[in-house]
Amino acid sequence: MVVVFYYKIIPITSYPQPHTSYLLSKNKIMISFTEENYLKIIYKLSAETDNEISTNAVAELTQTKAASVTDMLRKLSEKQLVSYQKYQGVRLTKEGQNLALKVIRKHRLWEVFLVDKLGFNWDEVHEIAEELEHINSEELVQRLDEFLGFPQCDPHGDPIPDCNGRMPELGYKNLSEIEEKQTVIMMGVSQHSTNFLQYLAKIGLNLGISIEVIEINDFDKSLTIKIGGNNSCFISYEVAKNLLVKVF
Amino acid sequence: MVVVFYYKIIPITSYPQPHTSYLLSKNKIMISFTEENYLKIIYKLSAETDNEISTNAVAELTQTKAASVTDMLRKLSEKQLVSYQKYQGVRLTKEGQNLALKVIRKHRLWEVFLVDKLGFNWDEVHEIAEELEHINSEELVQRLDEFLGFPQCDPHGDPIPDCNGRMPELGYKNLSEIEEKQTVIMMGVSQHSTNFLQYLAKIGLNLGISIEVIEINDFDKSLTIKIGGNNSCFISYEVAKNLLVKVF
DNA sequence: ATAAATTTTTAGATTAGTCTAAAATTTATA
DNA sequence: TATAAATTTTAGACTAATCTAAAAATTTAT
Repeated sequence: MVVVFYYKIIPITSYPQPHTSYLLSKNKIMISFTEENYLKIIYKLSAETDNEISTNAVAELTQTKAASVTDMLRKLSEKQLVSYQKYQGVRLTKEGQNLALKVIRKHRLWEVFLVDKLGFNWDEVHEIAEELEHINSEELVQRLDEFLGFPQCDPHGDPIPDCNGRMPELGYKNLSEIEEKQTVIMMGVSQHSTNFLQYLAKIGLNLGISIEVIEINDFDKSLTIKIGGNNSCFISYEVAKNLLVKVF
Repeated sequence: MVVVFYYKIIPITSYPQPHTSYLLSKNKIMISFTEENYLKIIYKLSAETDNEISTNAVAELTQTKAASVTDMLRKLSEKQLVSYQKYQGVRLTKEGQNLALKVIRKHRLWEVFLVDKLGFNWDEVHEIAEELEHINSEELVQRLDEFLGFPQCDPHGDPIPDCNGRMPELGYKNLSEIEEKQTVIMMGVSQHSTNFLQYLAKIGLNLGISIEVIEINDFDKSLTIKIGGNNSCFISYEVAKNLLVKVF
């Protein structure tokens, strides 16, 4: 609960936790914005490996120092949101994973809102969604989801978990896996840097456009593609690897 | 700037300020959620008087202790957002007032969004808007305003400051000032407790409905009114004082 | 198998925002 | 106008989240 003003008087910050959210099943544990961010980052790192996540990996993504991460991991461990043993890395518990998925769900729903309803470009919405994802109201999320027409994925093609934390199976492939002469539909990206998104905009690679793989270069796996049936274009393997496409 | 994740790597919390916002004209001062709340509360108290606002008054609305308020006032004073001399109360500076108005603008716009677009009732939106009001993006506020059709007032009839902090002059009166036999339109409330709003809902006093003042009781100033041309209803002076109406 | 390098943790410090209890100031009252 | 009451401030403490520097543990390399 944050804040005060007007109708109902609530502490400005619910000392000692300044910005909180969430009730966990039984224990009514509050978790802070910062804790939510750690959970989200551990979730993301876990998606890429089956091993425990290292302190340094978390520190890099959170842009904090390893010492700070250690402190936080101990705290999250006490709250049973992660399983952690010192020097052995960290892993989300079921409960921690649920919370991470709720944050990701909110992030992606708000991104859809910003693009579909407010007309932002897909490369402009991430930072705002980083703030909106911490707004704490189950009712709000449900109504937003409905208002947006229960979207399956965000403007970058990332799947949106449903209210039970289930990720829809979208079955997208990377463009790098597609064979010569095949035509596919551009559905998203697996790398979200503003640079990359702006490069895609420049060469006309918009969401929903068709891509025909004209030729694959044996030497460096780079591709010649035709975008939207019109202009041909040359892209590197590195780029192709980060494009999500739908095959018919 | 809050947070991290995905596209762009930013410190989880921009230590030492956990949740911040706003650039001031020259100095690039960051202000925290908490500071925004203090400004908002001082603004609200200032609207009711021309005198300096007392430490205790602020403490009551923020639900903190006077000692905490004193600390915060000194801090806001250093940032030149309030003028404050100890034992003499506090007053917003022009800059402090601008910031307060920005927060109020966001609060009220989000309330419109929640009611008009997501279908919430007017008695359900305050707490959520308390969180949303701190989301920090000028661009977002402008687009939201446009998306909502540049509303003049929020679901409770409170005027929404424009992007320059100007409050629209709505010219509403309190129902208690209306004379017998006159018919007016219900436009809002000046008291926002959930209790009060739910009472209004129960007797059918919805926004936009017509109210005819049938009779005013000399003794206690209570009124008999006709709501929406149908059912007659008896309300106290206390209630009438808190209803905002439009006269033709 | 041991030494070196790397990673992680601990120890001690800092800031924002809060608290309580005591001291200082202002306001009200007799 | 002197004193009592109320208000406000100061002093000292606490928590969450971070930091740096040093110590400990693990991993890698010789």
